[in-house]
Amino acid sequence: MATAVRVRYAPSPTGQPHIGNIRTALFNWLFARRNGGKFIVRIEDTDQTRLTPGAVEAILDGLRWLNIDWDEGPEVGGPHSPYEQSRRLEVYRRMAEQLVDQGNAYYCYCSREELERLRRASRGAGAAPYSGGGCNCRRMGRAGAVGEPEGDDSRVVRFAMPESGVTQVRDLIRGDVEWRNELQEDFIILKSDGFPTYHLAVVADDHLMEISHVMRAEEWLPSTPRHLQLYSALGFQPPEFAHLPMITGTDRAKLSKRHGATAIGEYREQGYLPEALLNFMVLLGWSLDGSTEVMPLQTIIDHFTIDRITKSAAIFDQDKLLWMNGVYIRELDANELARRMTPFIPRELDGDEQDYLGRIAPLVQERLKRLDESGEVTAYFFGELPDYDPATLAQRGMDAIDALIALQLALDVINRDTKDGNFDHKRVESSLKSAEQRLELSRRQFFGLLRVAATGRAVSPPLFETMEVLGRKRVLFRLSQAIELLLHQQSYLEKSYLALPEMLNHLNRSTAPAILAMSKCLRPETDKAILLMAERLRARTESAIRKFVKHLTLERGNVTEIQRILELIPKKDDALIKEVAWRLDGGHYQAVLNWLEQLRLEDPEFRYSNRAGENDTNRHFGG
RNA sequence: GGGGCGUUCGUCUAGCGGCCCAGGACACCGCCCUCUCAAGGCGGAGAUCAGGGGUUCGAAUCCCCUACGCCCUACCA
Repeated sequence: MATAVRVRYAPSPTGQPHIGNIRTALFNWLFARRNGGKFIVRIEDTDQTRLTPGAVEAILDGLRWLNIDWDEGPEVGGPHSPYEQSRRLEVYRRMAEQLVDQGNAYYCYCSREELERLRRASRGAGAAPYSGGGCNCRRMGRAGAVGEPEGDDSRVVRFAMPESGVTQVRDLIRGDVEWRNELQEDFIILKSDGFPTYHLAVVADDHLMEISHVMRAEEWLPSTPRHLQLYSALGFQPPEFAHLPMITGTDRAKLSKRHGATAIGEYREQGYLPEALLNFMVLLGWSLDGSTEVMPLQTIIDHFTIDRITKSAAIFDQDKLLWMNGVYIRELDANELARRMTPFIPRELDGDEQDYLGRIAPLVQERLKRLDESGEVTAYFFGELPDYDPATLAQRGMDAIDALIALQLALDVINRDTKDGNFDHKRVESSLKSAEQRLELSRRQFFGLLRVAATGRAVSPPLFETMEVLGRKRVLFRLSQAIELLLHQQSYLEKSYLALPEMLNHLNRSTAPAILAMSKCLRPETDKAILLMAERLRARTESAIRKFVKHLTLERGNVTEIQRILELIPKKDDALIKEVAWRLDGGHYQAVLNWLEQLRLEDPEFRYSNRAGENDTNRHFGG
C-alpha cells in the first residue's frame, strides 16, 4: 500500500510572505487535497538573527486569505507538535550527537576567518571549498572530540560527506539528478548557538512528521544530496522530492522587492481577489490542458498532478493577473461584489448606503479590475458632486449655448415624465430619447453632456442605469446644478444670453399680443438684467440669433418654446414672431419665465438657486 | 572558479516521433457592437521550437556538443 500523502509548507518567518513562497504552499496544498493527504505548516525559525516580528502571523494570514487551510501546524496543533523548530531544539541536538557518535559528523572549531581563507583558496583549485575535510577538524576532530570541553560555544557540528561515489535523487519533476560526493562540502548541521541549520532541521522534521513528498522551490535542488546523505546516515527512509520551478521578475532573476509587489499582502491591499490570485499562481508552472485557464478551485484540485508541473522558471506577469482578476470580479454575485468593495470605499457606509452600494455594484462590475478602484469608481454616487470643469459639459462640436439648451430640456422633460416618482432607467431613457430628437445634437453629444452633468465625468457606466441608481432627486439637482455652473462661467454667460437683448428689442416694439403678455410676466429685476445684457451684448446679437435658430423645432407643447422664440426673432420678421407667440400658452410662459429668471444670475444679488421654487410664477399668469 | 537546473510567440503555456511550415491565453493592433468607458464578438500581427551536430523514412519532441539564463556554492533559509 502506498504511504499516505503528507506534505508540508515550511516557511521561515523572516519577512512578509512572498509570492514565490506562497505558490509553493499552494502546490503542496493542492497536492495534499488532490490525494486526500495532509497539509502541514511548519515554521522554520532556526535563524535567530533573521526573525521578523509578526512574520508568522503574516504567513498564516496569507494562507487564510487564500483559503489554504492546514491540517497540522501552528494554531491547530497536531500529533507532531510543536510545529515551530525553535521549540524542537532537543530533537536536533540529539540527532547531531548521534551523527557525531556514529562518525558521520564532527566538531569543527575553525573560526570564520579561517573558513573564509579556506574558501578563497579552494576557489581556483577546482574543488569544493573545504570538502572532504578541507579544514583539519574532520581528521583530528573525531578523535579529539572526546577530549573537547562540552558546550564550547564556538564549535559547530559538520556533517562528514562521503569522499567518493555519487548521490542520486529521482526528482518527480526533473528526473534523475546526481552529484559527485567528493565535490560536496562538509556542511554545518548544528550551529554554535545550538540551533540546527536548515539541512538538519528539515531532514529531522520531515522524517519525524512522516512527510511523504518534499515539494519545494528549485533553489533547493543543490542541497538535496546533503539531505539524502543525512537521511541515509540517520537510517531514515527519504521522502519523494519534487523541485518546483521558480518565479522570477521580468529580468528573470529571483523575485525581489525591486520587482514591484512581491508580498502577498500587497495583492490583498490592491484589491485582488484571493481566488483570482490563486488561479493565476497555479498557472505559473502548472497547466490543466493548455487551453483552460480560468477554472474553479475544485477543478484545479481534481486535476492537480505533478506530471503537469513545468520545469522552467516563470515570470510573474502582472498584466495577466490583472485581467484574470477582472474575470473573477465579473463572475461575482452583485451583493458579494458590494461586500468585497466595502473595505475599499473611503467612507463609513450606513445601512442605506450599503444597500445603495449594492445597486451601484452591478454598474461598475464589468469595468472594475481591482477592488481598490472601488472608491474612485463610485465616488460620484455619494454625496455632492465634486467640482468639475463646466467646460467639459459641452461635448465636441457644441458650445455652451447648445449645452444650456439641452440641459434645460433634459431637466424639464425628466421632471415632467417622472413626476410620479417612477424613475427606472427605461423611463428615463425613453424620456431623454424623445428629447434628443428635438435637439440637433448627436446622441453622443447629448448623452455625453448629461453624463458629465450627472456624474461630473466623461466616463461612467451607461447613463440611464446610472441615473436610475442615482435617483430622481440627485439627477434633477445635478442637472440644474450644471445649468447653474454654466451660467456662472463668465464667458459662457455672455454667449447664453446673446439672444435675449434682441428679444427684448422685439418685445418692446412688437405688437403681438402674446409677446406683450409675456413681457408683463417679466419681473422688474429680470427686466433690468435683460437691459443690462442688451447693452453689453449688442454687438453680437446677430450671430446669437442665428445660433438659436439652429436649435429651433416647431412643435406645440414644447418647453423649449423659449428657445424658439429667441430663435424666431430675426430682424424684420414679425410674421415669424407672431407665429411663435401664437403658439404660446400658459404652460410655456413658465418655461419662458424660468429661462429669463436665470438672467438674474448676472446680478449676484439674484442668485437663481436661492430663489428657485420660491416664485409662484403662476400668479403672474393668473393660472 | 565549482556544481546543478533550465531554454516553444514580449509573457504564461500546449506539445511527450508523423494530427505542428507549432495550438490556447495575456498584452498589442484593426473591425463590429455602442450614450462614454468597459465587457463581449470577429480578425490580425507575433515563435526559423536557443544554436550546431547526430538518430530516424520522419524531430519542438530522442542523443551529443556549444551558447545563454538562472539557482546553489553562509554558523540564511
